[in-house]
Amino acid sequence: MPQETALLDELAWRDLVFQSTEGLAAHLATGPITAYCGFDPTAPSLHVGNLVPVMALMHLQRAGHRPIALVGGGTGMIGDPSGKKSERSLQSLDVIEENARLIGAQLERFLDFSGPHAARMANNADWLGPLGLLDFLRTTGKHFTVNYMLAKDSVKSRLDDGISYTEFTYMLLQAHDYAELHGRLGVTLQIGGSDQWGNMTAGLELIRRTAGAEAHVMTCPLVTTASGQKFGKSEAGAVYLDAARTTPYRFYQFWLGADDRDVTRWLRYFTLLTREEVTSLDDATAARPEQREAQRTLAADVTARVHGADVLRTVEDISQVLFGKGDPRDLTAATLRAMAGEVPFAEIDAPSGPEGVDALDLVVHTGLARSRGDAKRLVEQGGVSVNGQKIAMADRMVASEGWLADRHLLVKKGSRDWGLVRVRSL
RNA sequence: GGUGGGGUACUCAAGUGGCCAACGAGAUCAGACUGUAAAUCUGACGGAGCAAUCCUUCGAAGGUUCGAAUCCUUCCCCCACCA
Repeated sequence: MPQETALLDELAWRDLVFQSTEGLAAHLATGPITAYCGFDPTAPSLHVGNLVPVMALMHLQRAGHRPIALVGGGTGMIGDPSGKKSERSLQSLDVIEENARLIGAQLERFLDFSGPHAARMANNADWLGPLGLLDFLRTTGKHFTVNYMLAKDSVKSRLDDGISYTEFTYMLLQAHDYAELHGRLGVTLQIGGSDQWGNMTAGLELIRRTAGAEAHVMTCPLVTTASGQKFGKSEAGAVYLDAARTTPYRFYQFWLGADDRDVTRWLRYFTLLTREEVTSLDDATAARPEQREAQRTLAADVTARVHGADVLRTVEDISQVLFGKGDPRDLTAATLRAMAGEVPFAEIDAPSGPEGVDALDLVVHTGLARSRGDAKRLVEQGGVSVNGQKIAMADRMVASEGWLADRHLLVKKGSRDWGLVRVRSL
């Protein structure tokens, strides 16, 4: 099988292609091409949903093409209406700049910046910033009719509720980006999420008109979950790549908790495992679902890529301790201290002795409950354990002889939320 | 500018003087069952509180009333049609 067909075949098998322009296969066959994908700095961190097009770039690079990760320092100042039901408020320039820096650093971890098909980073603030309005209107703007722009979904769907001139213009900026990258770096393929199709094809239009050249676009599907929830949301909110926003432990647990029905798709989306490996994990899920081998592999693979092998080892160990069969009283002080960085941790003051500490305080201080009233409801419903023992309202004081090594207490809310408390001597 | 409709808790959505912290649904959380899965059933679900009870909310501000999400006044915002 020729290599370029192999790439598309691989992407198709992974379900990474939602839509693409005709003739993409033939174009890939012309030799190494340069492809880009843009990410607007709307948040200080990428989240797991952003990973899909990133993986597509990785596959492209592995197949011998050159990927460019573009940070939208300029477009982020405008706001993409695609997929948005209402106008967004503008973010301040320093926030955008800081976000762009953080997101750029995250993207760099996925691509290889050395060798013959080295990846590169770009920021559209570099050319959109100095671009003058009159210049823009005479060059890019002149190539688009309002009629064409109104026909785009991103605009059409907002005609009732309203869309500002600013957001209306967004697609032209993205088109401008593509044309700019086409001219500067010979980019001939843009990758993006499926909601980007309209903006991306506007770029094709511009390149055709200004350079008379052929270019392509490809969109990735929106990741869905079998149970209809929004992908990438956990109880605690979005799952971010930034360890300060989503601890590596939570990140790992997010993948480990994948629905059986989702796990095979997610393995194909988010790992580089081969077909044979994925098939064998599918078999494992069918034969021994309770072992969760596919989920374990998925979680380990993605966590290692995002947070590194050492961090993966730590969170695997912690998961083993928390969900294994072991008795919490056997945990060493060192293990507990390592855990403190990954699960919600608090230090409280309490006297040693028979009266001990109030389980309600443990739940509140670790943030597992909002207030004592909330904590009480949880305890009444049987949702709280301390050091492996279920707690009742009437019997909720934990005397100091029941504490774990080095004055720690391990709190569990529900079936999988943990917190750790260390008592300071009073 | 005119006319009509509308703004209720995380979301959708009832409620048109007291029985309203506000029907119902979804989301969320907990329990049972399980496999750290799903489905199902049960419970919780404005805030503070071990409880009594207190505090804040129905676009905003005033007012009427013993009492207002519900009535009146002004203002703000959204939608539809007309100009």
